[in-house]
Amino acid sequence: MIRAAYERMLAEYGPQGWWPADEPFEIMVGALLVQQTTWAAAAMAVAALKDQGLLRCEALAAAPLEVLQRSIRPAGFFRVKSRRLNMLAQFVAAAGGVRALRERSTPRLRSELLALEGIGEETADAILLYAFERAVVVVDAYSQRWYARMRGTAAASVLELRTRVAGELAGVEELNEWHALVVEHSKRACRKTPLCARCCLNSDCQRGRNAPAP
DNA sequence: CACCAGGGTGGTT
DNA sequence: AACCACCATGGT
Repeated sequence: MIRAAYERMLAEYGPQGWWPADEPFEIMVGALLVQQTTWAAAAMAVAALKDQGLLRCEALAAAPLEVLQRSIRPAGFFRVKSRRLNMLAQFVAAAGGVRALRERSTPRLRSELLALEGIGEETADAILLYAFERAVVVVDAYSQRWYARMRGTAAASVLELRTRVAGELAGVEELNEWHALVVEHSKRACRKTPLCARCCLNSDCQRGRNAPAP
């Protein structure tokens, strides 16, 4: 069921090619900045940081909050995000850089990321998947609605959805595309009506893509 | 004008 | 465990 919908989204939208960045640390920074904002806004903030030479963890860790805030303002929440970026960079620098982090086990890395302020489950898993290429299922609010609508039931728990996805999709490549495709699909689907004509890609759904909206 | 975007945190019931 | 206000800018 999940795999069928995945294949359909892939056929319809094409490979998304996440994450758009030059290096892992840039992905970590972007993952924090994109929280509760658009990628377009986050990308501007990332580019501004890059222009200032702040995409190296030592530089970012030492940068004054005011400098960071000026760069990341378009991404919103610039006061909290500047502090959190600073701490994230301090963590990476203290660990000996991304190269050293890459040696860590996925469970350890995950718990260390979760211990940082401003990094919850979704951001931690996104970093693990996209920056460290670990086969992790990234569950967000979109995918929970996506799954609920597909089955026509109430929202599933994060754990259940994670288990389901892991049972039907495998490997970094597919899990990478799955999360990206769900986000892309959600941009096109109507959020206001629980089941409109474009919310469900499952062929079994009574209100399929070509059905009239309720 | 209202609503929301590739969330997280802290507080209240 | 489920809800809430808050964080803040920019686009529709």
